[in-house]
Amino acid sequence: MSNPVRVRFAPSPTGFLHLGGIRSALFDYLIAKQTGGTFILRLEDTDRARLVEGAAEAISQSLDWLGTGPNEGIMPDGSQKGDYGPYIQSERIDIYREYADKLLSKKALYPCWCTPERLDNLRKDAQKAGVAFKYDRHCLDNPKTMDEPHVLRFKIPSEPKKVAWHDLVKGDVEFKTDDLDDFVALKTDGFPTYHFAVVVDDHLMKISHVLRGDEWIPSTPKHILLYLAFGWELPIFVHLPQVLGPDKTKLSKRHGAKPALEYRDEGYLPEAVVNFLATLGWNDGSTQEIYSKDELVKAFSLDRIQKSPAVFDSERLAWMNGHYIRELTPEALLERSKGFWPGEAADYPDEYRLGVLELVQERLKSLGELVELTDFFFSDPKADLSQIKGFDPTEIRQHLTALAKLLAATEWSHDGLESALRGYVDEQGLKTGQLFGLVRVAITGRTAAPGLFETMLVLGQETTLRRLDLASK
RNA sequence: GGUCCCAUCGUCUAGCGGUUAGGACGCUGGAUUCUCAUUCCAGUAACCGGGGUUCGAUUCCCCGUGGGACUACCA
Repeated sequence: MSNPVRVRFAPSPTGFLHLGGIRSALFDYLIAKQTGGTFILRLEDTDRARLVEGAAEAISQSLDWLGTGPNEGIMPDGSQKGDYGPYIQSERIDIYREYADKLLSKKALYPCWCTPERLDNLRKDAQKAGVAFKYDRHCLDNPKTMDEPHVLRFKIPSEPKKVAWHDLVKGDVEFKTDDLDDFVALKTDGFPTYHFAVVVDDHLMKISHVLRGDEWIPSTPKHILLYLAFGWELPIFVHLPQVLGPDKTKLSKRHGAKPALEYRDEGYLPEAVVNFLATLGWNDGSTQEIYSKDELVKAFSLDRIQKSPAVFDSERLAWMNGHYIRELTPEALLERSKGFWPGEAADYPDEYRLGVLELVQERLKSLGELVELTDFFFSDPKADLSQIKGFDPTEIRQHLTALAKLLAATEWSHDGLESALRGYVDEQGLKTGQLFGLVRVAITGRTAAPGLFETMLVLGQETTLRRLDLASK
């Protein structure tokens, strides 16, 4: 694929974007970037009843966070860029009206005054009869006056008998025109439906490839018929397989799907999310698992997108995020970790935090775990010594007191600490793991923590001795 | 119910007529080790079923079965 594509991501601002939506946008971004093409962000806000305040901003922010934003249409700052705007559908109603009139005069569209009640009854009848609902064209034969509120329906033509297209991922798909319903193109309120707006916009904006979820396959024949009615050239359709939740149904809010920005707030790295999403439903045929964004731009191809749906595996995302965290230099990690530290960390210098990071970096699966993993570096823990096995309380106190004395006179270096502690173990005839475990709980408050000597070095002599002392009381 | 889409380990996937069906996540075991984690080894586990086509089907075709989507004056 070398011709520059023009693709678009066209969410409706009715809520947050989850990872499934983000993946569609990512595919848009990748193919546009690869071909030197254009990635347009358009807002489909024709359903004014479902608009959600701030949703548009959240969508832009999500893409911006991942560094996979558009280069035309709605830009991150909310401005619009490009020659085919406006890119917000509610600002284009005159355009839709104009094109609807064209079809109206061609009799491809016809007015309908039917009430919701009548339509409901029709549907029930169809349900009862076990057939697909199709509008009965009552208003075509019984017209009222155009002054009365009405919608404009698309008259499904009797020819062609079949509507077929070659989908770039699904292959040949075919529908019988007979099964299609005279769908509404223009609503009573003058706004277009999705079907009408998407066709008009995609054509006017010179979209070459329509990437969208495969839940749109059933409405694609309607769109094609609309293109035909206008006499317009068809874009290439690329229907993306669904991203499924753990329950194997379409990823949705009410099935554990989180807003994309929540992953940011939990400390997922954009490069991990991008890598994970790109390889969910796409692969280049190799066994490569880790891809930088540049590698993805080079390797990506629409024809290797999977036909079958993919279950979103958060374990895999977590693994990948951990991988990317480990790949960061400590300095870069420090930079990225802003806002994820325990509150008390604010009182400590970068130098100190860098030391802490070096110890926990390989343990982090997300930056959000920083608080849990590092709080004892910034405030004295409550050491519950009852969890120590193999010592009775008196012994514990004796050991801690002796160690405090010993370490007060120890050179504060890795080797110094090691020889002091190991020497103590030998001298007392103890087991290494046993004694180290005791000290670990005393100074970190937990049984699982970074290496003992490394931890003590970061903590410093004063703090270490204080905690030993505290624990022995 | 109708229409359409899909079908390889639990999950993400490789495979494009002949392979010991490969990799990754997860899980299990081991090595390293002061715990945890990292790292490195090893193991576990799959072609939905039935018919064709073919010398030969995971692969091509058909039929089932299963899952999913759509079926609004929502997108």
